[in-house]
Amino acid sequence: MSGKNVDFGKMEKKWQDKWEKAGLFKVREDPKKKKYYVLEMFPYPSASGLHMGHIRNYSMGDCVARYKRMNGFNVLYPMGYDAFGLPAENAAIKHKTHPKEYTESAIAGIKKNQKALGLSYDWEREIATCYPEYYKWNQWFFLKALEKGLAYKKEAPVNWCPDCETVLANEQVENGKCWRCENDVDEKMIDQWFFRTTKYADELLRDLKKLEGWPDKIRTMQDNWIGKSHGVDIYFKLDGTDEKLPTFTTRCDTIFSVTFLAFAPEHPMLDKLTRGTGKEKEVSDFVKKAKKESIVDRTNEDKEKEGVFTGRYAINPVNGEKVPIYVANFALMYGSGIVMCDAHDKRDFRFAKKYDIPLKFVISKDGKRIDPKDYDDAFTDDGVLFDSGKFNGMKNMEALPKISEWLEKEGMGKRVVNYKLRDWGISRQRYWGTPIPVVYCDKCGMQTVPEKDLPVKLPTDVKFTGQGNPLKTHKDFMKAKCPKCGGNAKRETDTMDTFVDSSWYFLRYCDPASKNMFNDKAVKYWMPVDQYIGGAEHAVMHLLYARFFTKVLMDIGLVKFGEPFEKLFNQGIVYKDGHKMSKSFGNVVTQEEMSKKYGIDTARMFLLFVASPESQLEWNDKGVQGTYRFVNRFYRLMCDNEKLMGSGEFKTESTVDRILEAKLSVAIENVSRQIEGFQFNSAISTIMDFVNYMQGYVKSGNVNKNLLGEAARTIVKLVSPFAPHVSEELWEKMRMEGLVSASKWPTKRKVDRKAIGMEGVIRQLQDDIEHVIKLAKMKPSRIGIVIAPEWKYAFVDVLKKSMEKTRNPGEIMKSLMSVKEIRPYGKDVSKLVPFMLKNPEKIPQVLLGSKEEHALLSELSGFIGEQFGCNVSVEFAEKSKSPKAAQAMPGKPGIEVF
RNA sequence: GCCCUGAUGGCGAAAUAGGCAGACGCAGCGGGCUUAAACCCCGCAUCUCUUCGGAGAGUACAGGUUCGAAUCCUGUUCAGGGUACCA
Repeated sequence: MSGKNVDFGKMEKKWQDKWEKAGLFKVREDPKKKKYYVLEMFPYPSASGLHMGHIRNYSMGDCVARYKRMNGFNVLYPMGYDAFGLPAENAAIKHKTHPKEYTESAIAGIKKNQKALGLSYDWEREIATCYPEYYKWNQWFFLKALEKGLAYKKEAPVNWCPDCETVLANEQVENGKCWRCENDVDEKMIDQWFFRTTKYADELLRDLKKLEGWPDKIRTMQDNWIGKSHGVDIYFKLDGTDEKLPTFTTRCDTIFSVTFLAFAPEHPMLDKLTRGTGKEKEVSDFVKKAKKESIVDRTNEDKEKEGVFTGRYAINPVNGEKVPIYVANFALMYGSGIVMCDAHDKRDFRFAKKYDIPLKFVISKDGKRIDPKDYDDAFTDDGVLFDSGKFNGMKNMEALPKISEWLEKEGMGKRVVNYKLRDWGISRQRYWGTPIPVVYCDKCGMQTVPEKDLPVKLPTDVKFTGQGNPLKTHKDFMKAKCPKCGGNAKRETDTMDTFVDSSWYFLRYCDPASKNMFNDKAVKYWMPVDQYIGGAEHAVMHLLYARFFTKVLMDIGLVKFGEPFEKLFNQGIVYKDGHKMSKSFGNVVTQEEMSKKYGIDTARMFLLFVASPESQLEWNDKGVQGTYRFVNRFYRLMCDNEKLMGSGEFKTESTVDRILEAKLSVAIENVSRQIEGFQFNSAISTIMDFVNYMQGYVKSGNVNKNLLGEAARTIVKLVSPFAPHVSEELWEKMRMEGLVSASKWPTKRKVDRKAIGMEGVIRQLQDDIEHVIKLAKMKPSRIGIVIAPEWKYAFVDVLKKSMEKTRNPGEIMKSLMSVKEIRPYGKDVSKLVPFMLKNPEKIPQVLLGSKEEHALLSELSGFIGEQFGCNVSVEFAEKSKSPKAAQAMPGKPGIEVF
């Protein structure tokens, strides 16, 4: 076999053209065919093009799409671009280009790469979110949401850089400083648009249970993100007034131990609270400082907790105790924004120690009184209550529901359900996004843009100074007519979060030219997405927003399903040198590099082979060699090999043929199952293993041409979802009609398990013979093999027979123990029987020391002899006359060489 | 901090459902082919000890459940993702 590597570049273009000419991947709704919608998360078009992470993602989707297509499904497999967003705007400022130009050239670059990958997309369905035909429907949806009360405006904080006079994204703030000018970033409250996701909190939570095709971890993360908790708003009274201070807690069992309250720095009541206490300045200074810290820092258990006394007190309703009110950095605007604090929480405890606030316990292990003075840290275990009025002596977790009931009955509080989930702020004070379709009239106030005037187009002739939102200085854009009075109005300059774009794009693919948001008929046929594939970094936000959109659309009556993605797969991230592969780390391995060196099939196959799809992948340049070698070897083995061209009906007669056929059946079964289960790495291992075996079989000389032909055609089909170009080339070389991509996936067939067992026996025997030859230090002229019955054989034999009669382990044990070979192994047998009963398929088909083995080896003696170039005789005997063979170890045949 | 995930040879990893740990590859070693090298082909390969028959240990660490644990449970350490304006 020649060692020359194949030029894959040529065949890639050739087959991509043929696929396109045949229109193989274009799809239409066909009610007669079963549909399958496979979708990869669409990429953000970045100028750095595609790297190995993308290729990994698309190789998976393409593999599934091709597999399903070959299995007779009508497969929708589209591609598009998430084209709005911050990086395009940053690039525009930095390189003095326009975000549109940047984005379009990035899309062109990526598309070129994707085409070169040979992905089986229906390119006629391509979309990009930055065009009015697409974003018009973001605006339309916004108006619908507004109509339904699902969109609203409220004040919310943004990061404000006073020097750049610009709102900064969280990403652009580094340690409280602006990334560009490195000046301090302020928090500024401005009016912003929100979607009322909280209205769907319960539904989003409830339907998670239905998403059985989603990884558990994603469901758990979403569950926690929504964060439903049952608790009580306890009405502390502001001392000296009748004002109620609702403090939300899930731990009302500790109500009797409260010694202070903590307000969130963001709490709207703070100004009023401190007025006239002389603490105004101290508090407002602290609030300013606290707001600058990130939430992560503020809630970090190990970081120093800080706060100041507000000068006011509150009255605990259960015991009338007067407790001081603090403002503290660890209190967040979650629930009511007021936290009741006690010695049973670590943060509270440490805070109190620091500021000399008294503490008391109400829970101990056994209900005996304990004192915080004797403790260095909070007591957070469950236990028994004391000093808690009528609840003394109860276990705290049992008392909890009773206390909340009591609080509500006495009017001291109200049981409430709380969610961590917040409404979705969609306003961005930026240019490169969907304009929010409202205007502000001096007379009539805020007015929505009428549906007929949509889309509100994003102007392209804008100037980027790096300061502020360029829309604000665009006179023509700003000038608008009030739809109500016809007078002058100003346009809203906020644009939408790009997550709005990606929340419904999967509907648009069903008919990208639709005159509506989407085509009902097409959506009815294709949706929901059967298999969604994308990075785990989108576990919560994108996936939750897309679910929210779907639910809103269902409530409006536009779709008939509540969940967009039937099955979800989260692939792991590709790393290199300890970082995520990305341009900013300078560790990108590009597609061009790979395909130039190895060809695109190798690149695709390697990315699927090298790690399990869900685990993160540490890039290593060396590993790809192995896959490259395999693709070459595979190609050469199949190519122009007359032995593999048998096209007639095959008959398997000899044992070696039986084994090859059985291995082929196993390969079909395994590869199919592994693709369905997203175990692409194992599927490729299976293929490699089989090809290795096949190569050995071809070399052994004595081949069954028709069987080999069948095996070759089958394995080319199995390889085609992974390495489509090479497979097409081989399909043609094998003189097969049509395209392998359009062929039918091999059908599963019954596996000859016994033949599989034989293979193991043969391999073991060959090893053993080699060992003996080595020991004997001679070239044998004859090999004698002696098989002695062994207890395990007897065990299986008797077990099989008695299992036909009974399933009772006791009875089976009895018949086993009556056999003298088995009796000494009673302990092992008693363990094995229940296992074998539970897993009958695991009972060995061929066991060393069995009559089957004897028969098999007799049959194969010629074949084995050929391997060693001498005669082989096989004998089955209780005790061999040959002294050497008599020494045979249990479970191993005795071998003699002459 | 909180939520989620992961940790298996020199390396990437595999192991349906708790049942022979290390399949399939990389790097390495030995041999063949070759004037030579590359390519290719055939072997060997978890570690430690060994009288070369084999014996013992072993899936991040410490425990537990089980006849049996990489797999289930508890705790610890380390690493990664998300944390609401990166997408």
